[in-house]
Amino acid sequence: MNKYEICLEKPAHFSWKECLWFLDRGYDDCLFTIDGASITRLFATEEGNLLIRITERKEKLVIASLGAPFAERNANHVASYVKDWFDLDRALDPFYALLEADEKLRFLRHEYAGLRLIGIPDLYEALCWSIIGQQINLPFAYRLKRRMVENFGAAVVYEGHAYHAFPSPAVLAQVTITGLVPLQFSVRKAEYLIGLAKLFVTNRISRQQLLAFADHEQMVQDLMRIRGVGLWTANYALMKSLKIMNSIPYGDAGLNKALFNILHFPKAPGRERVDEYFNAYQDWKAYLVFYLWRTLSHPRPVGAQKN
DNA sequence: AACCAGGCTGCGC
DNA sequence: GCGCAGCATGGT
Repeated sequence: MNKYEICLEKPAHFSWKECLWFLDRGYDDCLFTIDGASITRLFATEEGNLLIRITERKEKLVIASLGAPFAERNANHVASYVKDWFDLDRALDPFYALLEADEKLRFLRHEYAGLRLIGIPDLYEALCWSIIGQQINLPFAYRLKRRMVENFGAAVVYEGHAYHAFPSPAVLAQVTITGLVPLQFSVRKAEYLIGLAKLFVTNRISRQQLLAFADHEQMVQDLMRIRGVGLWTANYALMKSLKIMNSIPYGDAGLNKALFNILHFPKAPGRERVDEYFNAYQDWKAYLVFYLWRTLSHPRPVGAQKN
């Protein structure tokens, strides 16, 4: 049977529109293309490149292969990736109940109803991205990522448009500092990224190994042994990749800004101050962070350029 | 034109 | 254990 499509059931409290809006909120992400109500991205699999397009069809999300039909193994991989990416398997009711009880944040539930915690399912990619984004503004971070991806990742051209996949640790482990510096990475960041790739190549870090830890605090400690990974990065990766619901990227500039805007926190609140508020959101802390980030993006002015 | 960006390391105390 | 310079460059 030739299978060109995979169908996933949409869960309750899910809005494709909200999720796409977040992904298309004004930054130049090189790993997918959004066109109206569909999103297209490339997977580099062991059997070769796989270009897929996800659209909404009634109560389902449809993942279509734009090349050959899905091999069974690819179908499974892509389906679980997409579920993970858009956090489809989570029932949001408890989170919405918590928001409803919070007078100051209740609006999040209504403004962004159906928004899911958009993830970065690949742990390696998530860690790279968080290292790239350290201490620089997001437009520049996306540019650095694009340069890395275009230089070292797989690419295919489909209907005149190029699609890219994030390079594997094996490829990046071979890159040298002098290979990254011309792309405007700092020497320090280049060291972090190459070192990280080597840790993945030698299997010193893996999602499975992290999940074996009993609690979130131990995962953070384990990740922080990696050079270039501090408290912020560890929590960011746990939140975006492993969907550890109690992870909070303490000190995050965006989180701080949102807490200042909405709750009138100090501009740089300490960890204790943040914990104090987030305490009520046990098991949904990462979701709250994500929804707070969402408040920082606003609709693009009509006619604004988008690349 | 400073000052901050979805921070971290390494050093000095 | 705590504070601080340095990192590289773009936005505002």
